[in-house]
Amino acid sequence: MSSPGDFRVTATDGAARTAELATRRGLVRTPAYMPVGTAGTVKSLTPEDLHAVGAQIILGNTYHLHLRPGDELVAELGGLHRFMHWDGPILTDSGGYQVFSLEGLRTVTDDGVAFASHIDGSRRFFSPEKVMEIQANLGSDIRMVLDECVGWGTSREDTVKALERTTRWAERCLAVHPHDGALVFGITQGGFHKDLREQSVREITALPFEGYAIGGLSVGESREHMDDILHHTAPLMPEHKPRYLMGVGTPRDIVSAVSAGVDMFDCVLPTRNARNGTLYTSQGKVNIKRAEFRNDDRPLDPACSCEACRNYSRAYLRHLYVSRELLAYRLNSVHNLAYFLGLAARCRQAIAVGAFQDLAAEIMGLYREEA
RNA sequence: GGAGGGGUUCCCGAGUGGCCAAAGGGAACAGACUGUAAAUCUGUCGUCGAAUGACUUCGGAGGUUCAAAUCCUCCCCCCUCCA
Repeated sequence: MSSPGDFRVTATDGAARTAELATRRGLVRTPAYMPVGTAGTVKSLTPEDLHAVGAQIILGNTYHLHLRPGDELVAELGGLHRFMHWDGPILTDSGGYQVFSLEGLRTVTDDGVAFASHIDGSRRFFSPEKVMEIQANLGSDIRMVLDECVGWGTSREDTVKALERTTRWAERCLAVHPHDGALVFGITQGGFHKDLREQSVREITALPFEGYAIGGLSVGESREHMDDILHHTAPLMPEHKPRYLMGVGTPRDIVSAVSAGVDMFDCVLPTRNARNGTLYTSQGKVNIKRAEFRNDDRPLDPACSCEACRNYSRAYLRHLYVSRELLAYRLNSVHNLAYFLGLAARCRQAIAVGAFQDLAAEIMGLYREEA
């Protein structure tokens, strides 16, 4: 019997490990890729589609769901799971990323973040306590503390401020956590300074969270900078707790992170790129709108068994995309998620049999030309 | 037969003497996208050239002018109305 928060490592291969994280809605096998469903939907897909491609857990977003339709409404309607008809675990991000992505629309103070809604300009104040309340209303199973995510190029001075605020906010989030069976994860920051990353890990991991995240990566830096910080930071984090790299990444980023001992990932790349025509295959990235596929009768990826690859040709997928047919978004998303979820599954399998290095080499080779 | 309107670069369409290889949109071609303000954005888009640039284009043929997609003449084609 396991209780929520239990994290059981079942095999290791170098620093890479495969494990099971218990949530109140079931186990999450790691390494786990988590599809992003910001607004209470993984865009263009139904929960049945998500199950079909092997999703274990998905994300929702505090900022976006608070604005629309409103977390109180979601609570009234029975919580996010019932509202969107997803019965697996949901992890909600705190709005910390919107501090970065909506930089021009917010003001950060020690007390919290004041946003001007990107929808109607109305002012919304997100304190650490408010963010926890919203996530409780949503009923998510893993909740993220409010953090201050700063972009590449932020001064050391501002990075320190953000780091220290993030620690204080983490304490405040824990203080109001209702202990309703949901897990709470802390988030480390520190930008691109190793000593600051060390400081942040020290401060955040001193607090009793069920998991620890690396935030503030993939915010405009080069892949080398990201890898450098990632491989410096991940080993500093507790071995017996899940490590979550937020917002990352490309297939090679994921494999690189797994090799550093990271357990969980989320990224909009597979779903966004699906809607923009870039598909991930066993042969690398494919831009399905390219003219070369106009009369290509082969499946997108013969090595893939997703609905799109089982039933349709490249020519048809190209036609759907070029014609802006709605089915393109669903089929492309189904495929890309199948690829990312399949990659995570392959990582778990490879680690279990001690063959992770081979898989890592394969993926690195496949995407070697990417920045 | 009469009156009027019109033919512009792949398409639609602006342009009525020089700032025009010609606005804008579409199509086409290529690229980007990392805790989703994204079914979004960027670039190319007459030929040659790395580029300054050179050359060929605005229904056809002539003409006026230093200079014509723009003005004149004739011709071809399309549309509307009248008989």
